[in-house]
Amino acid sequence: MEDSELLRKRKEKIESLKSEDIELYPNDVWVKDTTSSILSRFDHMNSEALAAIDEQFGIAGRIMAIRDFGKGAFVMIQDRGGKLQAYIRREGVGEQIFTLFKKFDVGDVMFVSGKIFKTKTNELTIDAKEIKLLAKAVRPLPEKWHGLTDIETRYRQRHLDLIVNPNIREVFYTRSRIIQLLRRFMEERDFLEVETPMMQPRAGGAMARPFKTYHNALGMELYLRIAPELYLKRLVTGGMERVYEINKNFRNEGVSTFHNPEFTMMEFYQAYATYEDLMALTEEMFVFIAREITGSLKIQYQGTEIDLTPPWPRISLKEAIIQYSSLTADVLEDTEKLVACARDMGLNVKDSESPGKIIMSIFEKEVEDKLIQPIFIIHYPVEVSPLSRRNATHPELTDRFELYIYGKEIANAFSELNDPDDQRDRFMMQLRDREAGDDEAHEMDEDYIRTLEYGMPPTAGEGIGIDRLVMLFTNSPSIRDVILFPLMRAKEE
RNA sequence: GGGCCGUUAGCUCAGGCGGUAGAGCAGCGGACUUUUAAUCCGUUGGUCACGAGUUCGAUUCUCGUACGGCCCA
Repeated sequence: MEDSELLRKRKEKIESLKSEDIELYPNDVWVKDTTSSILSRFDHMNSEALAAIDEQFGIAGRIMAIRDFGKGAFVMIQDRGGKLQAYIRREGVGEQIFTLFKKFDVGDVMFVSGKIFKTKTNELTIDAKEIKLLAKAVRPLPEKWHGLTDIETRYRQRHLDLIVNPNIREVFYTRSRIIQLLRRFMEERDFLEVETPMMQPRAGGAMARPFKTYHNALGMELYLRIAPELYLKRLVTGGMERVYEINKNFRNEGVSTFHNPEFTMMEFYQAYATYEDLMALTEEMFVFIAREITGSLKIQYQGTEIDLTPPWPRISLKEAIIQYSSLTADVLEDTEKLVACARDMGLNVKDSESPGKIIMSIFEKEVEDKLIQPIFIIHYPVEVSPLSRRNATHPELTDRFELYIYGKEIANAFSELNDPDDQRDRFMMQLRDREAGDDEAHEMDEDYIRTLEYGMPPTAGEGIGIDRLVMLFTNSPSIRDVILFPLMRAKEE
């Protein structure tokens, strides 16, 4: 594409700087201070106190604004911690440097050092003695007042979003802190962080369509993982009794405000624990994060107050349906009535569909959205839980829970199935579903069954969707607001 | 995959019942040594997403395509 006039002018300016032997991209700079460190130390002081400080401060960052007065100018410098103003005067930096400064633009990266003072309007400012151009911007920044609001440009050119929308940066700082807190929480409980394969010969551990890829040298088809589950349980079998992994999963499905094809999960496994232990652990974890991030157990999400104060209710899937939909208990126990009801609701139910799957569909359609406050839904049907341990008194159900907040699944956990024979039966059941056309059904994994045949300790495991967790704690309406580079269609330039 | 909406200057947005488009900011020129979206004077900048159709004439109307957003499955 042809350059805009603006871009042409900027390039002409750059050529003229080059012809004067001005280095546009030097790297010999020593930055001693940050805007935030200077502000936190001195912002509370008055002019007299500041006048007594005989110290030079040096910051580097991007020029966000220039207010030019001819023989002096105020320049707003933004670095990783915030913004600080510098006052650049002809008398301060000298005639020659000042002339050079006149060719600086908003968007350039520069260095400033000098003493600090407060202006008439009481703003802490560096009185520039030395300045240096560190990186010349060829392209202009988006507008200073409205910033960048075009959603597509924000995601495709995230650097611009981060430069001009400080609240976006805040979201990702919070994301990083949440992940740090999770690591601390797990470490304090003696969990070991591990990494398991992203590329797997069979995509197991969840019910989802995988992405396929190919290894040339081995001549082998591989799948991007949909979950680390089966590998983590191999580790538990191997004696790593408490393990966790925070990493990406990839699921070949649509994109929405709550789904990105690659997303971050924390999965963890604890030997000699049950799903009930994990419910307690999950409550503790959320309380810990809430206290550290917001200082309160009540958080605001999209105008709704979410109260994280434990204990959170624990109700079975069937109870939830009875409570939140028009269905009654007798319908849930009668397959014929169940099919009729589901069809009345507009659900596409095949004649061969198992009751457990139908119940699950009804739950998703009628109940999920209504689960605003934190709640554990427990006892999922065995047909939709191929890796979960059967409930001792109701073998058609499993010792499994999902945590719902604001109508969304945030965590999924269960006591692990460690009986290899039952596991084989479950895989066979999934194979039948697959043959009946369900391409999200779990695959047979003989190697995993063999692992179980060595004896896996009784274990409970859980997966927590980190992106959704971060959405909750940053009050973000879309998953794309908490993923730095969400998946976008390729666009020709 | 379906429905609805959007795409106009570098950015944020107006506008047009069909006759080649405006503002603010940014830019450029000028004034100004304590500004806070600095101010004041002057000024440049457009394939109106892309392609086709209707028309004497389309940025505007129609259809299609691309990309994005929201809702639904």
